[in-house]
Amino acid sequence: MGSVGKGPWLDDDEQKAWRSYLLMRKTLETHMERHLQREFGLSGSDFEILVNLSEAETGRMRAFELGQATQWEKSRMSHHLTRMEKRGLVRRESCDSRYPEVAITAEGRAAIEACAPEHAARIRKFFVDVFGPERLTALGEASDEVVHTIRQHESSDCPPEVRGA
Amino acid sequence: MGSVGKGPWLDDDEQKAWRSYLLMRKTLETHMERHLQREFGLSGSDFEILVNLSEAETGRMRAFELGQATQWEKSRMSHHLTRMEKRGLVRRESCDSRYPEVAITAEGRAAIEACAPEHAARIRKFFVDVFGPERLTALGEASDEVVHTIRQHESSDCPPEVRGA
DNA sequence: CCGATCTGGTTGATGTGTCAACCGGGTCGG
DNA sequence: CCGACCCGGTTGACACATCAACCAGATCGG
Repeated sequence: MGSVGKGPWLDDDEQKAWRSYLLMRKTLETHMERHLQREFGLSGSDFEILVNLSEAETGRMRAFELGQATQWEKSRMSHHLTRMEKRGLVRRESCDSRYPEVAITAEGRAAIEACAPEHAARIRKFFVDVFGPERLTALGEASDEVVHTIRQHESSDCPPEVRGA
Repeated sequence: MGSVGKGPWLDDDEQKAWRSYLLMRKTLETHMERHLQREFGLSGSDFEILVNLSEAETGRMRAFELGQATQWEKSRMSHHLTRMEKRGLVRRESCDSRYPEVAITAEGRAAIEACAPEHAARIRKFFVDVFGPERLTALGEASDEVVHTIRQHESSDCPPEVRGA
């Protein structure tokens, strides 16, 4: 309807861009996830964990670090590590009593090394190359700004908690 | 490692942009979804369905049309409509024998009208305004291209199916 | 020393998504 | 007319994510 700041509404162009973005997001995610699953039996979540572990010098990290890296809820992490452990991709090791570390297994490393090249090739083909360098850079920057804006917003009325008293 | 087209690998800039995108995607989605859920008791999925129904002239659509609009799997649609029906947001109506239509209820319409303005305002604040008009347009275009590229790829080796016999 | 609170982590219940199998009516080739 | 299959839709089993509750060690005020 109106144009500038008046109502909250998006004008047609804005709406169109937003919906295009939503569609890309879904299409890309579905495509990538299905590829990983069908060809290699890994979910996107599995992949995310394995990437992080395999990039660590030691092949082991605390669950907490993984949480920071992936931005997952701690309970999601715990549940998923349990499932991955059951499948032999990962191992929980209680090194210093509490705070167990999680280590990638040989099997886990084999799995990710098997799928990483094809996965990267797909990112290139369907995302990097389609955007091209300029738009890709612009997107990266804008993405960082969006994340920053949201974090700023959330830290400004969430952490105080209900300190209304 | 290598740079141009050789291996499938992404160079540092590309990797950085990709990861920024992934982080934005997750941050934005989480933020929007939580807002809807906490303030209005609607999931992102609920919202998507209700938007589509409320935009239809008649307030009713075939499940199939909803599927096209949302790009959901048919089983997901069926399950979710069942859940929404149970909550009174939506109603399945068998008009002409088979192929029942789904209609938005008064309650459903009230729900979406209640949350739409704030939802739109958030999209504006955290996405549209942060990108700004030029980058937003560029993203919209690139998104369409990505979707097109993926669809092209999928229609070129999927529909034939296992017609090997 | 004792309790309060914080923090990293686990657990169980529940809601949601996905896959594969199935159903019922059309349509088409024989 | 009959079977094959195509298609929109449903179902059930299972994988997964989220939430709230809980646990154990640490830290700190009294």
